[in-house]
Amino acid sequence: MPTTRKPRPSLPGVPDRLRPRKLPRQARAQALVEAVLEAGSRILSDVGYERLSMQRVADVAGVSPGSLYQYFPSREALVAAIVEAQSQRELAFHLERFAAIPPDAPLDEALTTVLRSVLAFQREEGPLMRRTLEALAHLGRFEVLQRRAADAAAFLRGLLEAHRETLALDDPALATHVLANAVHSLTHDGVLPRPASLDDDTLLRELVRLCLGYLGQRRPDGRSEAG
Amino acid sequence: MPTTRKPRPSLPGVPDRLRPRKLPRQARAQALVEAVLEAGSRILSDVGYERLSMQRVADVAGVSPGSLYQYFPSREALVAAIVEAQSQRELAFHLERFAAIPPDAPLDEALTTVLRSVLAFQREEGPLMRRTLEALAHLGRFEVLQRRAADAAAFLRGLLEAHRETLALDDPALATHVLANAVHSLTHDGVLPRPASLDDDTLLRELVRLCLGYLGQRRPDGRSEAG
Amino acid sequence: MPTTRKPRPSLPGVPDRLRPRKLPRQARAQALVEAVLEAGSRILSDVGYERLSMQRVADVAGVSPGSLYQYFPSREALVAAIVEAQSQRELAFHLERFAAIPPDAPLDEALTTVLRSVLAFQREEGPLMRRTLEALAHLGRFEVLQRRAADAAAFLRGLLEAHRETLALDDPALATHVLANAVHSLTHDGVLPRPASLDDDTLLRELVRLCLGYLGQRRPDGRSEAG
Amino acid sequence: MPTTRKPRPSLPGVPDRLRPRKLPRQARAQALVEAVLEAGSRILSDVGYERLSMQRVADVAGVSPGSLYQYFPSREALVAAIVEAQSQRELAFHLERFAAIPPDAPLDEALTTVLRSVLAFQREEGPLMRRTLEALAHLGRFEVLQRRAADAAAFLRGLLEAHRETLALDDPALATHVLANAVHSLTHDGVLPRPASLDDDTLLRELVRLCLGYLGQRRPDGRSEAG
DNA sequence: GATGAATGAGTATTCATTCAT
DNA sequence: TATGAATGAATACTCATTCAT
Repeated sequence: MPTTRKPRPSLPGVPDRLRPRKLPRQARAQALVEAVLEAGSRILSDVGYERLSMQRVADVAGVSPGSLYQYFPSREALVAAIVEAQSQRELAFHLERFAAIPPDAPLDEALTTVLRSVLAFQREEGPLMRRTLEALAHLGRFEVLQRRAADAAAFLRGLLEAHRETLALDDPALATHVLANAVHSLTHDGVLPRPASLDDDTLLRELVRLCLGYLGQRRPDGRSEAG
Repeated sequence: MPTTRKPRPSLPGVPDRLRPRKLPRQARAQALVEAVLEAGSRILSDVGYERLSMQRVADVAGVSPGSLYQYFPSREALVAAIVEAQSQRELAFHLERFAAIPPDAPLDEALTTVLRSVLAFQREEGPLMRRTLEALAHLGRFEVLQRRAADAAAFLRGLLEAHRETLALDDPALATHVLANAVHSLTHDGVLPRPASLDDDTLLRELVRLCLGYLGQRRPDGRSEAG
Repeated sequence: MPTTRKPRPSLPGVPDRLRPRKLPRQARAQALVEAVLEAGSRILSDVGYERLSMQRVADVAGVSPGSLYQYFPSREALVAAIVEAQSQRELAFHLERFAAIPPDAPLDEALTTVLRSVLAFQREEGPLMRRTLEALAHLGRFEVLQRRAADAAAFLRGLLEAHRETLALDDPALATHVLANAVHSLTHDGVLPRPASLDDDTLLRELVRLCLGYLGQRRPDGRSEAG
Repeated sequence: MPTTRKPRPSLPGVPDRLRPRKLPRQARAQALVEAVLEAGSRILSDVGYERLSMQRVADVAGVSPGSLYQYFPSREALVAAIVEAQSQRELAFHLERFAAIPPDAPLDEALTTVLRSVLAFQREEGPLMRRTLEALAHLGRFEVLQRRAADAAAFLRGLLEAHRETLALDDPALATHVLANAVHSLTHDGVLPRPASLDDDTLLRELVRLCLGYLGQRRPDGRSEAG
C-alpha cells in the first residue's frame, strides 16, 4: 500500500527553508501553483516584499492560505520561487536576442545588441525587477541575482576576450566588473533614476560610448582611436 | 487675537507623516532627540529597517516609547530623521574635502579628489549607508537621497562645465547622469558587489579611466587623446 | 422490502464520534487498517497525542488522508482505535501469564505472579503505555482504560475473595481499590518516577510487602502474622 | 536619560522560554498579572492545556493579547507561571497544617495529620491539580512537580527517620518512594478514580493502614504488632 | 475504493501607537 | 513632560476534514 515517495526537489545550494515543498502533480495543482506565482508577481511588483502577505497572495490567487503552504513552506520560499521564475524569464528573453549576434561581429555591434536587449527587458519588466531586487535583499540570497549577474558578466567577458587583441586589457575580470556595474546602474534604476526625457536610443548610444571609451576604443562613428 | 499655533518645522516637500512632530526646545529635550537619533542609527545599521522597532530604539536610547512620539509622529518619521542626519554627515564630509580642490585644477586631478572622497566615506560608513538606502526604499522617499544625489550631480556638472571647452560635450546633463550613476554603482554596492580583492587605489584608477574615457579624454598618464 | 443499512459496528457505550466508521471487508482494506493502526501506535509512542496528525499517520502508513477517513471518522476515533488495540494486547499478555497460577496457590505466590506480569509488560511497552494514558486523558474517555482497569481489579478481587478467610476483609471492594491504585502507580510511572537504580526484583518484593502488609498478612518470609 | 535597567527575574534552573518577561511594577500591572493568572487557572482547570489559548486567557481576563506578552513571552511561559503559582499555594496549604504536628507525635498520628492535609487540599483543588499535572507533561518540565514531590518525600522520609528504631527500615529511600507513590495515586486521581462513595475518613483510615502495614507496624487500633 | 489537492478556521506572536499616571 | 502599561490589528503558519478525480 505504500505510495512511491517523491523526494523534494533538490536544487543544489538552495537552503531548505527556501525550497518549494513539493511539485504539483495534477493539472489542477499546476494551475494553482501558476496562479499563485502570477498573483505573487503582481503583488510583489505592486506593493513590495514587506507588504506581500500570504493572505494577500491567497486572496488574489483565489486560493486558500492552506494551499499555499502545500507548495511553499514559508513566505520566503514563495518569494524565492517568484524571484526564480522572474529570473528565468529574463534569461530566456536575453538568450533569444543574443543568438542573433554573428560570431564575427565587431565589438560595438555586439555591445549594441546586448545593451538593446537589456534596455528592452527593463522597459517591459522594470517595476517587477526593482521589487525583485528588493526581495532578494530581504531573503539574504543574492545568489539568484548573482547567478544571473554572473551569467551576464560571463557573457560580457566573453565578448571582451573575443576582442582581446584590439583592446589590450590588463585585467579582463576588472574591466568586466566595472562595465557590468556601470551598465546595470544605468539600465536598471540606479541612485539617479532615469529621467523620463531620456529615451532608449540616446541612452543606448551613451552606454556604448561609456563602454568603448573605458575600453580605450573610439566610438563607432567611423573615427578610429588613432584617427 | 490668538496667535496661530504652528510650531511644526515646515521643510518644503516633506510630507506630514515624515515630518518631525516638534523641535526640541530645552536642552534636556535636545539631548533626548540626539540620543534617539544615535540609537536609531546604530540599530538601523545593525539590523536594518524592518527590525528597527520603536521599542528597540527607545530601549537603546534609554527613553520611553511615549517620549519618542513626542518628537517623531511615527516610525517612518523617525527613520526619515535618521536618514536625513546621515545625509547631512555625508554632505559635510565631502564638502570639507572638495574645498581642497584648486579652482584651476585639471579635470583628472579634480575628479580624483572627488572620487577619493566618495571611496573614503563609503569605507567608513558603508554599512550604515547601505541600510540607509534600504530604508529609503521602504519610505518610498528617495527625495532625501536624490537631493543629495542632485547636490553631487550639480557638483559634478560644475566640474564638467568648467572644462567644457576641452570636452566638447553635447549634453552636459546627460553626461552628468551617466557618470554619476556609473560611479555610484561602483563605489556603493551595485549588483555585482565589490570583490574584496579590489582595493581603493585600483578602483579609483579605473573610475577615472571610465570617466575620462567616456568624456573623450585620455587617461592622465601623460598621453593626450591625439597622442 | 429494502434492507435496513446499518453496517456500523455498535460497541455499547462508545460515543459515535469515537466509533470506527466501518469495518474493513476486503483483505486489502484489512491490510490498510492494520498498517494505519501500526503507524499510529508508532507515532503515538514517539511523539504523543498532540503531535499525532492525520497527515503524519497517513504518510507513515503509506496511505492517503482520504483513506484514513474511510475507516476512522475523526482523529479522535483513530486514536481511540489505537488505544483499544493496545489495550487488547495488554490483556492478552496478562491472561497468558495468569493462566499459570494454580487455583490453590497461596496468596503471596499468586500476587507475585501477577505483579511480575505487570512489571514485565511495563518493561516492554512502557513508553507506548504512557502515551496511551496521555491520549486517553485527551479523549476524555477513560472507559477503555477503566474497562481494562476493571478487568484487573476484578481479577485482583477474585484473588482476595479466594483468600477471604485468612484475610478477614471488611470491604473487599475498598481493598481492591486501594491495592490496584497503589500498585499501578508504582509499576507505571507515578508522580515520583521509578529511579533507574530500582530493579524489578526489588520493586516486586516491596510491592508484595505493601499488599500483604495492608491486608494484614506477614510477608512471605516464613513468619506468619501471629509470629 | 537612561532608565535603570531591571534585570529579568532569574529563577535558577528555569529555561528562558518559560521565564516571565518582566515583573509588574505599577499597581495596575500587578492587578493585570493577577487577573491573567486567575483567568489562566480557571481555563486550565476547565478545558486543559491544549485548549488554553492566549486569546481565550486574554478574553477571560479582560485584557488584550498584547498585554499578556508584556509579562509572559509565550504560552508556555504563562502556563508555567500558572503552575508555579498553584504549586506555591499547595505548599503553603500543607506547611500551615504540618506545623501543628508535635515533634514527639507518634507515627500514626503524624501520618494521619499529613494525609488529612493531602486529602483536604485535593478536595478543594483536585480538578486544577489534575490539569496542572497534564500541563507539566506538556511543558516537559516536571521539575516543578518533582520539586514539590521531593519536598513531600523529604518530609515523609523525615517522619520515617524520626521513628527509625520502631521501624527497622533497611532502605528508607526505597520505603519513601513506595509510600509516596502509593499515597499519591490514592489521594490524587490514579488509574482507578476514587468512587464517589469513598469518603475522606474511610480513605484516610485505609491509607494509614497501608502505610503502617507496609512499614511493619500494626494499625493504631490499640493492638501492637506483637500483640 | 483510493487518492491527494484544497479548504479555512484557528493559533501564537509582534509592534506601532495611545493614554492614564 | 516623561513614563511604560495597554491596546488590537495584522501575520505566518497548521491541520482536521472534505471532495473532485
